[in-house]
Amino acid sequence: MQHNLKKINSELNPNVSVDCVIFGFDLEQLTVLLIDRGEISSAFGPRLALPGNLIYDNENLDMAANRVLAELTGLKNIYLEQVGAFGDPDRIHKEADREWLKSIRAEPEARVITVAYYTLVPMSDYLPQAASFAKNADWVPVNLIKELAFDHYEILQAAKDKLKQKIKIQPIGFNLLPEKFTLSQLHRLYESILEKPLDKRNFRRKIQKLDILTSLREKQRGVPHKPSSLYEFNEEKYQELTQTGFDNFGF
Amino acid sequence: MQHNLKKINSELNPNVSVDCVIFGFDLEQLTVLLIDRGEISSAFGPRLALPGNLIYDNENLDMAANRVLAELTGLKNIYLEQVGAFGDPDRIHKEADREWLKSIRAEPEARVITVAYYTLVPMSDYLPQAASFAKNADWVPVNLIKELAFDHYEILQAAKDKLKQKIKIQPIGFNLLPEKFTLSQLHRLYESILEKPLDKRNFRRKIQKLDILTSLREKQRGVPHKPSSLYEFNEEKYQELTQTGFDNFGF
DNA sequence: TAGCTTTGTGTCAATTTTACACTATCCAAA
DNA sequence: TTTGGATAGTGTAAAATTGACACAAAGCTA
Repeated sequence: MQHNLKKINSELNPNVSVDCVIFGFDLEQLTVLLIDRGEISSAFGPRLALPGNLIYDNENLDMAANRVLAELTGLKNIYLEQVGAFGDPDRIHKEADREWLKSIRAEPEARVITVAYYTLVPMSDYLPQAASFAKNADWVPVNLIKELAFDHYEILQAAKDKLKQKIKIQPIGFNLLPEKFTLSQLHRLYESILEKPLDKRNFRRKIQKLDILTSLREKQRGVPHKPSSLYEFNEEKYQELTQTGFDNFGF
Repeated sequence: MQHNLKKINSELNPNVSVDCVIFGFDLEQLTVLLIDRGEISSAFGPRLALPGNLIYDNENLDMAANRVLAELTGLKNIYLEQVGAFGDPDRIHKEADREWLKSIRAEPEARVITVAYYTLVPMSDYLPQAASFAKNADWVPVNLIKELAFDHYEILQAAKDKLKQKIKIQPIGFNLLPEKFTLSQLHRLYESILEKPLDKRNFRRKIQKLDILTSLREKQRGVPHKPSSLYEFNEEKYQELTQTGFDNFGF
């Protein structure tokens, strides 16, 4: 058993890890998928962390990110984009982090640099299922996050910045919404990502001009106000658009 | 001696390296700073490589990139921006690369992931001085580069892409030019980075509107055509601009 | 002095951006 | 059933930006 553990760990590269910033949107605000490290770390500091772990020696980084994400949260087959590498030698030296690492790693003191990834998923499609050393896995509104394990807070900020940039170049926001959505929801989404208000009429005009939304003959039901009509995202047109290239998107 | 070597190498992290993509501009085309690995590798493949090497265990990534760059080329105190991490397990397994690694590394077969950085410098201000395992260090026009060591060609392409993006958001191109330059030179620079022609009048209009150029009362001398007037880059206004933020730059 | 080369300049039409306010529709509570 | 509260949905005009386009001026050389 001890032997077995060692064998597995010997295939892990003790110096390189991956972390995943998975963004969701609860139709009100931007959220991110975090794992709970449990009580060991809570005595000293934050329990919450980005899902992440060491890579295997024979595994490329993208595959590692996908594997780790699946192992810790159950989310599978997700396209992840790189945020960058984070490698401060002190990034694992906070007390809560050291205690926790002792409980899960063969070489808890090893220098680790981590490669961060991010992506956007429709929350409703993915119900996180914690496993491995994650005691729990859940969506947390980005605005409520004040501290995280290691340098994960910093990584989260970097991922947010990437997202802000990206959404000005590509209409990726749709990845965050359920299949049917309203223009107001999309509007709110853009405002949460960009962290600034956008004029309603101008927003709608600009989005509609992209011609990637299909208006459904269907309206919201049961809302205590004028019901909004529902739209679908038109993947075909979107693909077409990415081919043609669009320089001119953004707010 | 053997012992000594081992001691130094034991501080190196065998699994993580940094590579630097240093862009220059020879007033005609975009260039990049490469090192020559010498004859050992040339029997099997390309001699040229990006300057790069393993990091020390107690060193953060940015510092490592600066140190390695200085050690191999003599360039010091340069602000580097991250391109990303490259970690294909096979990235060091081409024959020419393996032979070469055997001659410079204690653990030539170790899995290495590399973190790439890039920046722009005025070529005239930095005369590369090869040292360490670099037999030579010199500027090479980007267009002439067909293959490089390891996955460096791929890294170069990624850096070019970052540069293309970045120059649409910030007027960083000035970093590549000598203190005094002409608008035509700037124009040519933008065309080489973006790899597409830009209308002369529209380009000049757009640049001038930024109001970060100081027109010098001075003209080119000795050119066999109408001499162009010289400009200086106005750092103060540039700083002011980055504060205010400019969404609206790009071609 | 004729010819070659590169600089430097303006306008117009089309498109895009920005700012801005009121009616329509649904639910709930009185 | 009426009223109030909430959000959806819609148009326009002025200003700014973009894109396309051609020719005279200035220096060097032969």
